[in-house]
Amino acid sequence: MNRAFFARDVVTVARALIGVTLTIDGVGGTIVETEAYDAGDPASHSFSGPGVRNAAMFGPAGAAYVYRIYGLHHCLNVTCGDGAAVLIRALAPTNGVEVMRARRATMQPEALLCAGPGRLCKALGVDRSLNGAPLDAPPFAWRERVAEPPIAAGPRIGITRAADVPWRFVLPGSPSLSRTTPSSRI
DNA sequence: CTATTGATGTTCT
DNA sequence: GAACATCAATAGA
Repeated sequence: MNRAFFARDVVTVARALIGVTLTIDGVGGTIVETEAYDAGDPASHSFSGPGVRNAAMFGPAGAAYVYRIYGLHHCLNVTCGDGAAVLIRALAPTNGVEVMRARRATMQPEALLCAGPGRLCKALGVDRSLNGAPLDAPPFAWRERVAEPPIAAGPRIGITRAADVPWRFVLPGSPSLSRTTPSSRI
């Protein structure tokens, strides 16, 4: 996984990441849920131009953009250049499951350890010390998918502006999605 | 199953 | 002050 992978259209990158395996210091799994945000998008942190928090979004493609949300949690994005980024919302744990379990306070079924952006950052040990870090170097490691998996699209979660734009991408039926109830599963 | 609420830091207006 | 790309616990149907 090189930097050119991330320097493409943000929706293309968001779809290309489904099925890819990401580990941080050897802990991680297969990405099953992403969301795309770009500079012309009212829901994006970059919509109002560069600021203190979103500086990484305006840097080169292929860097991490990590921010604190609701005062309690972190969210991990990959930058695609020009104010665009992909939010990594969920992955299916494959590596370092016991480490993740130890980091997460409450006991969870394995499939739910990284089922949501805040949970994922907690389980992988992501915080703002990784903000702006290059993705093609340790502690990040990637394993590309063998074949293109099925991908479903739907509206993004937890936003108020541009709430109808279908830029959330999932591996259909995965038990590790951030919304797993039958009524809200894509 | 759904709906609601409390916890809590940073950024922007 | 208000808003916020969330989570876990709780109560009710």
